[in-house]
Amino acid sequence: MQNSFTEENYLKIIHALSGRDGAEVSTNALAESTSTRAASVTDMLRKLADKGLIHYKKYQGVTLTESGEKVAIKVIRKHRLWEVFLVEKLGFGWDEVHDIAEELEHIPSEVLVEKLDAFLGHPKFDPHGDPIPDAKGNLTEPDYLIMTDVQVGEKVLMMGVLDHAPSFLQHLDRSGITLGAVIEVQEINEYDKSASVRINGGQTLFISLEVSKNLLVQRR
Amino acid sequence: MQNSFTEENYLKIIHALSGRDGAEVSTNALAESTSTRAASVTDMLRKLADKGLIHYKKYQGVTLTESGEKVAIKVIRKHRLWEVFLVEKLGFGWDEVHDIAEELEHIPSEVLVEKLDAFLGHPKFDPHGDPIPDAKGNLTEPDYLIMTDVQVGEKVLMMGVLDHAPSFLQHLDRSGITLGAVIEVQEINEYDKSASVRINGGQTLFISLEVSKNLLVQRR
DNA sequence: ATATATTTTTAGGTTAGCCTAAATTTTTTA
DNA sequence: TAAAAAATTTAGGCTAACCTAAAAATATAT
Repeated sequence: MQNSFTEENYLKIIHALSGRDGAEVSTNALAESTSTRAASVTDMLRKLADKGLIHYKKYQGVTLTESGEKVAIKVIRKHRLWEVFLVEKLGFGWDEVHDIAEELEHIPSEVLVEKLDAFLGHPKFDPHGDPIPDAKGNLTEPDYLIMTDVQVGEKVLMMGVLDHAPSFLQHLDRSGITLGAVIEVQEINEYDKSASVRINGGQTLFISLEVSKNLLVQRR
Repeated sequence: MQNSFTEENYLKIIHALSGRDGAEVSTNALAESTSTRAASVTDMLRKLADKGLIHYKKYQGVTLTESGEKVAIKVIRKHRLWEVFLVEKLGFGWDEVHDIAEELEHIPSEVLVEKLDAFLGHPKFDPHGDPIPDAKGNLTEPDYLIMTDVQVGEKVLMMGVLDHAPSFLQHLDRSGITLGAVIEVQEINEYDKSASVRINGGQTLFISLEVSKNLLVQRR
């Protein structure tokens, strides 16, 4: 049978909160992420468990079953492909696409997704650097560093963000920190861990620890 | 406030059934078109009337208010633009896009529609020849002829279809009758009104009255 | 014009997804 | 380890959008 919009959202969120290690997700965490109350989450968990989409034992938190994982990854694939479409084809900024993709990701047509994927040239990453699962449901998380792990003197490539909030993305835009930018750490302030960095061999600017914590980078 | 998916569908269907003259639409007609029961329609009509989207007097049928008309036309605009996208950009056939567009038409973002429209080059017609309302909500129905009104010897341009059923559209594909095709009526059978026509000055074929009734054409 | 048929509405019910308040279980702390 | 705190579930309700069955209004036919 078909899963509802709401069910798909739960699965997607469980996937995200569960992390790469497939850890148990708590009822309260889900209530927070879905902007509902814990009691509502419990209702939905019972339903998802009945459908075989999650492993659920009362009071023990949940994890996705294999079939739940499949559904979640399909939704993530659609979300990220639509984000590429919105940015690459329609000219949206990377800070504007999340809410729209949140709707588009639930449009149910396998062939639509595959044609969209082909139209976009089978992209591997979305506009925020997140990897796009392939048609078979394989999702490989690249192992990027977090900017806070970069030492003074190192040159790294900006590969993605952990925070997708429009305000954060707009801040990066204003700083010239875009995907693919070369970031060279010139100095790290001992007191507040803010850093002085050089972007693409040009402008030097300061980034706070808060910003560093949300930047994914790669050594070259 | 926002209108629901279901409300938008009712408004769109009322618009369609109401026709160019804005005639009253009956409860039963709506039940038929929405695949629900008359009692369910009555519920929804009361709701739409409360929201000021339709004129509704019990037992009298309904018409759209100005604000209901606006909503309906926005939905139609989105539906038709997405159909253009699906056919022109993703390579779907004109017989495959209706159901998908039926979902996409309810994605709520003004800026998305306008960017999509620009991306598509501000098309005036969808893949079935239906006119696309402009951003201001102006929808001008071109006054095409129905194929049954064409006389022997006349040459007309194929401009649209009345029936959007996949089976009908596939039949036209097999016959080589596409939008823009030149159709010359060579003979009309007195008995069953079937016609012998020549397509684009080439192949001659027979079309039944049933087909003729669903073809929109224009004298050149 | 009255009886019959048709259409529409009302009444009362269902399900999905949410809610609050109260009860229960688990976790933490002293 | 017992009491307090936190997390979770249960119980009972709500709304949107549907349903069936029955009642009421309108239209049709004799």
